[in-house]
Amino acid sequence: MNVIILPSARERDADANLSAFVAKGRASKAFGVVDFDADVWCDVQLSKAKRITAGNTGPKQLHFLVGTGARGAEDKGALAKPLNDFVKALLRLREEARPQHIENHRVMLRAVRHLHAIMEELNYDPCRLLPRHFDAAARRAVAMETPSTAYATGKFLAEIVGWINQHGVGRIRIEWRNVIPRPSNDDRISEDAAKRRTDKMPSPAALEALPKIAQLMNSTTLPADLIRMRTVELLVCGGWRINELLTIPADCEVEEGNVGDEDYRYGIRYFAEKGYGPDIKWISTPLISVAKRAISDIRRLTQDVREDAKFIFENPGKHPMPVLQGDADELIQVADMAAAFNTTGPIMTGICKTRQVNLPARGKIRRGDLACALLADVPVVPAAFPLKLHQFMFLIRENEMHARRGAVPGTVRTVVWEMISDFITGAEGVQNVFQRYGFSEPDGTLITVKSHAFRHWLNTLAQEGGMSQELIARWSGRKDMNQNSFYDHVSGADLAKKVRGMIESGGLIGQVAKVRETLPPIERDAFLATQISTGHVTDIGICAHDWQLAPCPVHGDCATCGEHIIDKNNADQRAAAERQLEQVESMLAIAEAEAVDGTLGAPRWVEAHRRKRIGLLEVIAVHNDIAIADGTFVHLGSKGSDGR
DNA sequence: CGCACGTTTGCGTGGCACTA
DNA sequence: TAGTGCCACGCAAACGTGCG
Repeated sequence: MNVIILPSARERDADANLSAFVAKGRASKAFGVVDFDADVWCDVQLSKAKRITAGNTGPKQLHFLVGTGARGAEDKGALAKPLNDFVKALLRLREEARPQHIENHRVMLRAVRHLHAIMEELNYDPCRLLPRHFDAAARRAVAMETPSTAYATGKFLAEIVGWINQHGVGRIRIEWRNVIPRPSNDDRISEDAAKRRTDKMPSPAALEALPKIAQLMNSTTLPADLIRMRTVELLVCGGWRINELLTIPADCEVEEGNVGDEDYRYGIRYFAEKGYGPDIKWISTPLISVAKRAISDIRRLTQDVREDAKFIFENPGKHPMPVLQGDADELIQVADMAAAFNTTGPIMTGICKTRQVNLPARGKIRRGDLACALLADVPVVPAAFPLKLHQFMFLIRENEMHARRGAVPGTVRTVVWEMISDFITGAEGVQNVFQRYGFSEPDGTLITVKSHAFRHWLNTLAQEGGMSQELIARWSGRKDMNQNSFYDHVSGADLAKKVRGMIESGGLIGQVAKVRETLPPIERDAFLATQISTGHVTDIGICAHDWQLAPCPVHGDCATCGEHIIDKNNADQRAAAERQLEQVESMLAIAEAEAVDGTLGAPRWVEAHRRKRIGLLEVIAVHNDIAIADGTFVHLGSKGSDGR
C-alpha cells in the first residue's frame, strides 16, 4: 500500500511563499538587466558607487557559486536549487530595499555558502531551514574564518533569518540571533599582536637598499621603473595608504612660507578614504627634498598622458592622436596606422582585434572605429570623486609597466596598486626591484616589502621618537651608513642617552654642559632630559634637535646650528666638514662675484655662505684643538656672524 | 562621551587574456 | 605558443557613526 504524505497547510504556505518570493526577485529591477538564471551575474549595476581606487574601474560581478577562492577555482559548481533562486531573489530585494556596495552583497553570498554547505540533508530547500541549521552554518564560519569575519558572517546569517520570517518562507518562524562574538580589539597589546606588527615592517635590509637603488637610477632608467621607484619613495616620506597616494592630483604640492625660513612647510594634497575628504600630508623636513624629487619626476613622466586625458575631456568624442583626427570614414592602411602607433602591422591588427574593431577592407582600418574603441576604454572616474581623470598625477599608457610589451600610444590608464606591489614584493615569475638591483637579506634570501609596511614603519618611528635618526641618516644626511661607528643602528633615544652620559661624566664640553654645572645637582638630570631627548647622526656630527617637536630650524645646515654636537677627531666627520668647507668656499667665490654684478638676491646668498664657512671653520678648529681629548663631544652652542 | 556596531576599505591571491 | 601584467574576487580589519 502506498502511503502518501500530504503536505501540511504550513508547508504548502511556505512553498508558495518561496515561489512568490522568487517571483518577486525575478521581477525586481535591482542590479539592472541580468540573466536571473545565470550562475554568474555579469556587469551588475549598482546605485551606490564604490570609492575610486586606481584599479577599480571594471564591471562588477556576483558569483552564485559554491566554494571560495579567486575566480577560476575548479571546484566552483553553482549553488543548488531552490536555495540558488532564493538567494538571487534575496540579493535583489535587499538591494532594492537598501542599496549596497557590491562587497556587501558578496559578504551575504559568503554567508549563504556556509549555509549551502550544511543543507544537503534538506535538499537545499530554504523552507526547511531550522535554527539548528543556522547554528551549524555559524559553527562552520567560526571554524573557517577569522573571528572578525566570522562575526560578520553571523550577522548576515541573522539577516537571512529576518527575510525568511518576513516573507513566511520557513515552515516555522525561526528564532535565531547572531551568537558569534565580535572580537575585542584589546588584542593590540598582546604578544601575538606585537609580532604581527613587526612582521608587517620593512626589513632593515630593505630600508638600507631603497635609498641606494634610488641613487642608482638615472636618466637611462626606464620610465616604468622610475615612476614606481619614486612612488615607493613617496610611501617612505608620507606613509599613505597605497590608493590614497595613487589618487593624488597632479597639482598636489602645498608650500607655506619660504624655503629656508623657520616655519617653511611642504605638503602633498591627497584624498583620504571614506568621503573623499581632501587632506594634506605634511612632509617631515629631512624628507622634503626626496618628496619634491619624486613628485617632479612622476609629474614629468606622466605629463603626455595627462595632456591626452585633458584633450579627451575638453573635446568629447575626439581622440588626441593626429592620425585619428579627420574624416571618421576614411580607411587607413594598417601599415600607416602602425607607424603612427610606433609599432608593427601585426601588433596594430592585434590592438584592433582586442577592441573588436573590424577591418572593413583587407588591410585597412576605418579611422572612426579605432578612435571610438580607444575612447571607450578610458577609465571612468565616479562623478562623486573630486578629480577629473586628467587631474590625476598617476596616469600612464596601457602596458606601460609591462616588461615585454610596448606602451600603447593614445591610451590612458591609472597606475594601480598591484603594479607597485609587483615592484617591491614581486610575484611568481616577477623579479622585484631588490632582486633586479642585486640586493638581498643578510642571509641571502629575497627582500620583499609590502606597500603598507612603510605606513607601519613611519608610525612606529613616530611613536619611538626615532624619526630623525633613521630618516636623515638614510635619505638626507650621510650617503652611507658607517657600519663601524658606535652610534649606528641605535635609536635616537639611545643616542641621546649616550650624549647625556658623556655630559655627566665630563666627556662633553660646551654650552649645555656649562649650564648644567650651574644648576643644583637635583635638577641636572631633568635639565639634560629636556635639552637632549633624542639625537641623530649627521655628516659632520650629532644633531640633538628633536624633530618630533619642530622641523629643522636651519634646514640641514648643521655647521651653523646651535643644537649640533661635534665628536672630536672623528675621521669621517672631520673629512666631511673639510669637504663641505671646500664646496662652500668655491660657492662663496661665485656668490661674491655675482653680488658685485648686482644679481638679485646675491648679497643674501653671500651672507648665508659666509655664515656656513665660519661654522665649518669652527668645527674644524675643534677637531684640530690639541687641548680637547679625542672622542670628547663638543657642543658649540649658538654661533654664526649674525649671532644666532 | 564612550563603546559597540555595521559597513567600507585596503590588501592578498590566483589565473585569464593578450602580446611578442 | 610562452610568459606575465593586469584584473577581479575574497578576506580581514579599520573605519566612521550612532546609540545608550
